[in-house]
Amino acid sequence: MSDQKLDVQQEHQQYIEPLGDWARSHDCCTLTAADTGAEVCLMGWVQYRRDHGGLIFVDLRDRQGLTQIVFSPDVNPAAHERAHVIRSEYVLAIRGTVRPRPEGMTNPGMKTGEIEVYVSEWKLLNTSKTPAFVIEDRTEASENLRLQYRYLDLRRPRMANNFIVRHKAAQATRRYLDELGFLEIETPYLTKSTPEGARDFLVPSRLNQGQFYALPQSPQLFKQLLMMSGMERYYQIVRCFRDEDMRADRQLEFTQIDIEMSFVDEEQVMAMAEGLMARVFRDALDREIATPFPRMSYDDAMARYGVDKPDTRFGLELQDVTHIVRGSNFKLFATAELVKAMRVPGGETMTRKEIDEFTEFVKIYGAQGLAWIKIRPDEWQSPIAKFLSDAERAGLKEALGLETGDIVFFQAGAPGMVNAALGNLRVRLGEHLGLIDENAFNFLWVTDFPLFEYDEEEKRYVACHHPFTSPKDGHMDVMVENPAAARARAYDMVLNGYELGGGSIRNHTAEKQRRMFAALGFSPEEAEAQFGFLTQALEMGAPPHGGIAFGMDRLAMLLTGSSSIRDVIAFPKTQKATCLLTQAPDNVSARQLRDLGLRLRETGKEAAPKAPASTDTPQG
RNA sequence: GGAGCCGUAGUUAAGACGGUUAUAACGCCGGCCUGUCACGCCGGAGGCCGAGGGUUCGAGUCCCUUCGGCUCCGCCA
Repeated sequence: MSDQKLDVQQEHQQYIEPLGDWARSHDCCTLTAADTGAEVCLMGWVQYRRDHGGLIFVDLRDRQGLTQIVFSPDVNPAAHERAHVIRSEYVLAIRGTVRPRPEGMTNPGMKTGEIEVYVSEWKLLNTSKTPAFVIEDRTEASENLRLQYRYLDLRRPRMANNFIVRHKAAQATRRYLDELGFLEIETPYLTKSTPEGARDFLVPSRLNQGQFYALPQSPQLFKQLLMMSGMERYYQIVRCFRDEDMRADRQLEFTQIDIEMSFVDEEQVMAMAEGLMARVFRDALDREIATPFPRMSYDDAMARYGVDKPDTRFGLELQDVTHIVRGSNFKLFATAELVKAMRVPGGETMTRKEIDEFTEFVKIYGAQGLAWIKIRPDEWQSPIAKFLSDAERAGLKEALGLETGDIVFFQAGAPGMVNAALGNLRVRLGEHLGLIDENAFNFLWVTDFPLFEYDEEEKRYVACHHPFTSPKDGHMDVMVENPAAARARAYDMVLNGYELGGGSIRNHTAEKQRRMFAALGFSPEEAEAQFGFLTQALEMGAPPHGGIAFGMDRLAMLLTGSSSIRDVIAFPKTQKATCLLTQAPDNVSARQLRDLGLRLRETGKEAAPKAPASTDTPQG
């Protein structure tokens, strides 16, 4: 019964002792045979207890690792006797002697496996209820439980290591940028809501009732203002906030390495960024990264990979075959705006079931279906083979370099859908077929981004990067005549298919910036009201400047091989934007609302305080 | 706003064809054990089958609703 368990743990509380003047001499991962004979003091948590009645072995865990400690009646009978109460996750302080393990008793699987510490005296610093799940890497508790008992989850070595690596990456960043003369400067969290971009988090103002601050989506405007302030080189490892739906690699609040430089062009920013990555990978993972990184234009990326953040760890490139099938008897191909193909070498052995799965997969992106051709020695096996003329077959074979044993997938329709469907199918196939080297870090710059993209909802062009990005030389005029063709002085750093960072050279004259606002459909009055402080600053000696920002969480995720940024954020939120540990967000008192001049709209469901998830849920 | 997967002892899962008392492993509790290391052996406790409603003589199982976790589309300058 759970009552029994509770009783045991409660009964053991009488043995808890204060720390007194004890101090740790080592952590639980450093002792070796070279320390034989040393008197040491260790403190940590009980990972495993192996009570033999006579001898008691305990694996003591701290942030760094494990050390086996031994309670023996031969060393201190009283200390040994007391040790029978020890349970999982109890917190111990021990003093003892380092001894080499007896012949044949070493544990090569353990960093400290050649030694053990014989306990001469020990203190129980705290007891522990039986944890909701065992603290170890190999048993995965559900994410639900892990988030509810996050402090237990973070004790797992894998998680602890994630934060060690993340810390090293952050420290490497600070060292590198400091050496290059960057100043770490803080910017406001309570700031002004601006149009464009993500949904803002708003904070009501008590002293200015009816008005709101916005939490920054990024410190973009402030870092540019710091350039206008003559700071020349700025950086900040800074929290950003965007009230949008979450994904495995997106949280409401996330951390950017935010950087801005004066008197530079793209080349200097990119070289600085490559050096930063090289330093981070060296200091955090002891890995050397080759620089400079390869580059690819946005148009090339979309043409060859269907996405603007290609994973270049494997092939399976896309090809435009529209011109080959233009006159086809297959009506869909003949009339589609874009027809693209992806050749999968050796894919002829795919089963109908697999193909059906991929067909379902591309429907997510709006595809109606998925055409395919298996290249067999004797024939082309395909639902669409009968529509293809000899000339079309020859054209496809030549263009795609088809060989016996291949399968080719086709997607036809609107370019956005075709690229999304095939581009994402490509990644899925890369995983499915095991084409991805999990050990590789493939960096890539994507350049020459469009300045604008058309927003179907708003029926107007919006900035692809952000409204402060400078058009490429000569594109100021293109911008007006043909907005879709204008290109920006923007660049994204891509790593293994993730957008790791992005930046641009900014407009540094007020005139250019005003033309940009006009192109985005702002009236001069609107531009003045929203961004007047910026254009005014640009009129007072703004230097040429540009910068970049990296997703710190994504960087840490990739450095640690994690599959979600939640594994590198200490206290993340769920997909429904709640914190299972603290139960945030929660209702507030009528008094708090009154102070802010706010009244809640009637919603039908009464705002009652949330019940705790269970009696075990920590409160206060 | 939408699609998919998942909720069963503390945990991870099995049970799905509607039919005795809902299984297993690990964990937990008690006992034995001086060389274990995910110790071993013996014994034991532990369940609102996420919640609510319905169909039925009978629901973990079928139907409806709802809550929660995850993945994805839309969204994310």
